[in-house]
Amino acid sequence: MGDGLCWRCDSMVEKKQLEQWFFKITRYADELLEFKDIDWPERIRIMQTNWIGKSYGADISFGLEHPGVQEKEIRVFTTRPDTIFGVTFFVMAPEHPLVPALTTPEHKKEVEEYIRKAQRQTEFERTAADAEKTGVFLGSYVINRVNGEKVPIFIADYVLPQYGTGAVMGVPAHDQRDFDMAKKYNLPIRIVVAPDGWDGKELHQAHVEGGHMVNSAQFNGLSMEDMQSAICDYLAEKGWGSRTVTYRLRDWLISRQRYWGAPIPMVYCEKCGIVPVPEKDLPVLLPRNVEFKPTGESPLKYCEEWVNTTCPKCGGKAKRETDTMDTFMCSSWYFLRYTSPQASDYPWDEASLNYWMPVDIYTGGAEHATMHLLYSRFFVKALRDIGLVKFNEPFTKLFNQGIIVQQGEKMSKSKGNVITPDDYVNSLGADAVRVYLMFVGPWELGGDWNDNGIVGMSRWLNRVWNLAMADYAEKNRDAEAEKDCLRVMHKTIKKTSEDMERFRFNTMLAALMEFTNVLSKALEAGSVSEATWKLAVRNLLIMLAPSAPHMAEELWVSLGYDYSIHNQLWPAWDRELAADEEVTLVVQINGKVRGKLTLPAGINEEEAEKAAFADERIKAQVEGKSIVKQIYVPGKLLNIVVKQDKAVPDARGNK
RNA sequence: GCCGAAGUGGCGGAAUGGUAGACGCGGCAGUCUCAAAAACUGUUGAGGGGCAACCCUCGUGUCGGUUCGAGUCCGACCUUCGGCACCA
Repeated sequence: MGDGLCWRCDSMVEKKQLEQWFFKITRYADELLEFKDIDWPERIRIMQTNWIGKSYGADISFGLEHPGVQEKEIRVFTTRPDTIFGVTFFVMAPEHPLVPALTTPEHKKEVEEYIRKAQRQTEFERTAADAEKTGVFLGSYVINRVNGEKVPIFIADYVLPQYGTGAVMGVPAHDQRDFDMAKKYNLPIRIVVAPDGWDGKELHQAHVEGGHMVNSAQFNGLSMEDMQSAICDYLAEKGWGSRTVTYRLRDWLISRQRYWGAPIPMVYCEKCGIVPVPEKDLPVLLPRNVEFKPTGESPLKYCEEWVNTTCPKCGGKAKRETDTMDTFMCSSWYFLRYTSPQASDYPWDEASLNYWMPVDIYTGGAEHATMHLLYSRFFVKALRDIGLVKFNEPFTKLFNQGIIVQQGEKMSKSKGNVITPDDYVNSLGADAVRVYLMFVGPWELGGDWNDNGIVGMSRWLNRVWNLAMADYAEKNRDAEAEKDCLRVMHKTIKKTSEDMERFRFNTMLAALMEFTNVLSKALEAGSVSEATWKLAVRNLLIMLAPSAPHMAEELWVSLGYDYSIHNQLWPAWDRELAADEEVTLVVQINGKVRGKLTLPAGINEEEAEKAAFADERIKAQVEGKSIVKQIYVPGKLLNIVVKQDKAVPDARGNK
């Protein structure tokens, strides 16, 4: 974990070559870059796009003539085939299979030393962007076919074995990594794409931008862009290279050397080799009687009666695969399984699956962008291609909730900073905790955990409880209060309905609190009819039900309504009843608020203007100034733009 | 380094280009109480003026811009968080 040690026992983490199982997710790379059927946040789409990392470039062959080596070429992938004449060295990954054969005896010791060092490094050290470039010369050469030059071969750990072909052409003038490498080992730096206005001077860093070709034989003078297609055509014609596409995405390694996980259903037969477990024998279940020993291997290996089996093909002696599957396997299709909980001996029921899938709205953290969410898309596409599902994407709409962090850090078991809500659930109830988490901020932002204000939620829920359970008695019935109460109710229904759609639970709850405050006053004054009171409380509870499901149900049933509140229709709002009768007209002078007038709702511009100019404060502000312009926003705002009359001096006689 | 998100009172946060600070926490004052807790009521951005009702100035990370009007739009920058990180 980061420091190269095991997080549990602090022993060194080592790299070993293992034979393991992969899923060919790369086959779906292009389709996974396509998001047209789904409504997902841009940042997730960007993360997946970057993760897949599609690059266009060329596959170029370099000539090889080395005694004792059969291969007559090594291929590289480059996004900059235009710089082919700038190649001054050649670099292979230390793990490249041709390295031992291409190492000359006088360099052997140094090369082997370097490879050992590279293997000891953690992935983190090796891929840190600011790490110094290091490498060693193998003593051998490739031929750059375009100009026939002999180019020295190095190995360097900045070249990754699993990307492209595991070998690159070194163009120090036009790639910063190659530049650093060349500086360190005094390799020539040859400019082939000259910056516009270049004076022939040496570079202080790689020139990666455009320009025109120099030192490139018959191609001199072309623009970089023209060169890119010209050189590809040339290479293709000569049979030395072709346009190609490469992905950063690697195949999905599903093997785990752990006990907990679904066993990979494969059998190794002495005669038949690798044989899949037939469908009728699936699933392969984990054995119970295993021992956990610190061997670095799966405990399944030592469970004789489980490991030893017979070959499904020839019936001979065979051993089971002891690797288990990555847990992301299960999370990649559990939502399909959820459609058919009743199915006991098959994964899902076709009709149920087609009824429910794809998921309309899926919520989860953005941290799943390049793992769970990508794997699930891949799974569905693969299942579609073998005819098991009929849709292309698992989740039509995605909404990312934020992460509640602890003092700026993600909570994690290994850091020991996990806050569990149990204490709060015990003292204040699950509903209060739930409502608090919904209230603290926008759902998609998350935030730092603190318990400031959780008591406020509990207090509010208590008020709702008292309100609902109160014996309402009409005392001073008031037509205005009645109307106001209904207006707030309809406004609240509108607000909560809209906020629910937008996942804005914090403002939805704020609206419910305001409604509660209005009802508290009505209860105390006894100002509305009993029918109105009953309706208001009923709707309040229904609107509260998604946020505080337990309490809402309890109150619902206590008030004599039929179980369950969670099966009720969401209330509808009436536009007319929700409309304000009066509006606050803001009067601005030159954009600054100078007055607020309470006026009837349907007021027009003329009336608003008249009211504004009748106001003493406005009059004083406009006095002695000429009106340049007026902006009127119906029922909301009147902005009067004025200019000081030049002729009118102020009290001090200044102009 | 690259990509993305976010910067607003003492705190969490609210605000289709149109009243900045809804709602809640905390604080202050009060009611109740022998007292405290709980509950309830009022008040609460900063600074200034007025006996007062009120009024004025400043204020949404920084600096510019667009606009009658900017927390909101545009440009540059700073900070924090998240993701990726030698991908040829």
